[in-house]
Amino acid sequence: MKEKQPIGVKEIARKANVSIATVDRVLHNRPGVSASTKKKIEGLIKQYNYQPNILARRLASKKILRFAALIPFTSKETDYWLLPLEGIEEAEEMIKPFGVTIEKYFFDQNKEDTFITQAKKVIKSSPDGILLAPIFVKESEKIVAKFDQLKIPYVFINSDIPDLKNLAYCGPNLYSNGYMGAHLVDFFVEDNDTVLIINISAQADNLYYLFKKEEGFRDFFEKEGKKINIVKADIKKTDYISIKKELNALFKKHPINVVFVTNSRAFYVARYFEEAGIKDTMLFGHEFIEKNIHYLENKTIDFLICQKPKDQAYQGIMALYNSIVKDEVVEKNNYMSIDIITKENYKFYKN
Amino acid sequence: MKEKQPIGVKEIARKANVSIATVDRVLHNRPGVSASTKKKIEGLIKQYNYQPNILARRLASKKILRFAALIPFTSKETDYWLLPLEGIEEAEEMIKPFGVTIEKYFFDQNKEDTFITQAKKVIKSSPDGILLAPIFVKESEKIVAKFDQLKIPYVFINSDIPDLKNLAYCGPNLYSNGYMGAHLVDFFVEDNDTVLIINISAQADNLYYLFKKEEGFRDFFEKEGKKINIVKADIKKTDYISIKKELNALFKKHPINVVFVTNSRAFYVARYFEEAGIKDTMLFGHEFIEKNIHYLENKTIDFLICQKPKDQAYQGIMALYNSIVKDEVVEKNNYMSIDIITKENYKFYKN
DNA sequence: TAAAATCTCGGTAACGTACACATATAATTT
DNA sequence: AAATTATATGTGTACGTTACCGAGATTTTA
Repeated sequence: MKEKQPIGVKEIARKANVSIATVDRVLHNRPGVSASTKKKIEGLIKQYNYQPNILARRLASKKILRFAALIPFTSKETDYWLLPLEGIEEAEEMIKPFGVTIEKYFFDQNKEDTFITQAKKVIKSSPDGILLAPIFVKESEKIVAKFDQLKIPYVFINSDIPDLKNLAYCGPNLYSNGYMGAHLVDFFVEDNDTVLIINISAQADNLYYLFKKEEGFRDFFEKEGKKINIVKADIKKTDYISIKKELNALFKKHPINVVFVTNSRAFYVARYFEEAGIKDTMLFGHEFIEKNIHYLENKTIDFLICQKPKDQAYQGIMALYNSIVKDEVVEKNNYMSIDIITKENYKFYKN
Repeated sequence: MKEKQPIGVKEIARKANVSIATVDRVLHNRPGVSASTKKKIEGLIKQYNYQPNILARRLASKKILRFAALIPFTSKETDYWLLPLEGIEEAEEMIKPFGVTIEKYFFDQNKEDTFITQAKKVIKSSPDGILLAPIFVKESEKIVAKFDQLKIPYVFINSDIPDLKNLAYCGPNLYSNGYMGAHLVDFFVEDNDTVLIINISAQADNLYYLFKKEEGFRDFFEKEGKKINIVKADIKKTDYISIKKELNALFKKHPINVVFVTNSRAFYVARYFEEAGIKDTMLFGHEFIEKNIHYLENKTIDFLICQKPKDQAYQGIMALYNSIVKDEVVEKNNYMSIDIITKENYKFYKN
């Protein structure tokens, strides 16, 4: 098939013996076109595979699109959320020439009410599309119901709530993430070794997500029929002193060979390892953040499993863009790659 | 600082008491502007941080940009080059609305003369930018000299030739890649174990690149002071029968614990493992291609190291775009992330 | 010193689409 | 039948930039 040069509204109009305004009407299916001419024009559009020129389209429609992003702010505890923010800004840079702006709203990932407050601000600004991290399950469900009602498309990043009408989800498949982690751990354990799984999170909702990871982790060993001892600890006080106390107790009680931390807080455990002089226990963590990298470099942390936090946000914004601006159908579930980071490849890692 | 709404040529012109045509002249530093007004306008442009509207720019300049891509075609031996091709097409999709087209030229990665022939075609088409995989070092140097002369910007993917005037390189850092591979292998070997490194390539030039990987690999163990035996084999006949023969000899001669294949041909070794009933030897390979994945799935291959072949091409094209269309300064060396692929995470891997 | 050449610069028609407004025809009401 | 309303279609301008054409002003040439 010949790659004909793209055809425009003008040409379509000429072929249909109508004005470009009429063609424009059917393109945006606005009223005011008779059924017959509408059909004729639609036929032409199909036949010549008319592709609107996005350049001209965005240029002509002076209306600028506004997206809103609703994510946690970067806390002192972990700078994880810096990365999604970067992804948002990168995407913004990309689509700015198309007349899209992104307003950012931040909340405290340990306080539900800040989420609600900020979400209300988002609604008040009535954006054309929303990107959010539904950290708090119940609250998020309530908020997106409002989005549905206002017919504002929204995409989730970081964690998913199933069965909602979100345009897309860009983030990890938590179960697979845990399963993968187990596979990695499996290379280094023998029968009857002890693996300690640690969920460090102050937030009950957050724990819900971590449990999914844990489930994947456990299922691997179940399926493989390997007999290892899994010890599990949920640490809900996220300051170092508390964590240290718990770890002390755990290490006294169990002969631990491997520690698997389910979120970005592995650096706390690494610090403990250093202070306690623990050397032979392998440490697995998650997320490519500065504090973890530090311990990866000095070999206290052996592996980090990472899921492109930056890319999640980038792709989330692009999903909004592709759907709203380009009118494309977007994939609902965009699972990020599950990346294994070591001392040797972290320098090249792109979040 | 306030995010002022973007300012346009018209506004600049008004402020400078000149016409937009004059502003346009200094923007593209075309002749016909007096030194004084030129200076004045340049001042305004800086002061107001004028950012041209790419939409309008590309729309108004009816001239469409043409890029050329020069890569190997997908051979029966390995479908590796399908991935860069996909990356090119994805990038094309992205920048098509900006009036950019990409013509693809394919050559046989085992035949220098096909490279030359196709490169000449590229030159004849006088594109505005070129993406190429400089598989053949000498020939590539000759060709890009011609590009330099014609002032056509070009970027390398897949492998780099240092000290040339390429706009950018998007691809692996081969040395680090090997170093990383060694680190991964290191987790599974003990002192006095034997590691077999295999370079499978018919092409001398190609071998040159593989040697860099090998160098990184060896350096890791040297630096770590671990005493393992490294056996090396360069296999230049790339059909299975020949490879099998060589492997037979190697396995008879050495007590091999780990096999490390330096390029995408690990599936050949995997096939040999299956046929020879070898189970306890670990197998490391490179590249996320179908044939390798097959053996990854059935656990004959343990790890694949991968460097985003698709993304290399995507980013390569985008580098051309950013430089030529957006007039941005682009990073010269874009090293891809070094990804570790296992049976559990390959399903989520994005090339 | 007139004519020619050059050097600055302004005016303006595109590019493909969106949309407000105008117009023409048909259907309905008074 | 005239007036009103609804329906169908066309006209024209704008979006921000490019690039061509040509007008004055200035300098060079004969």
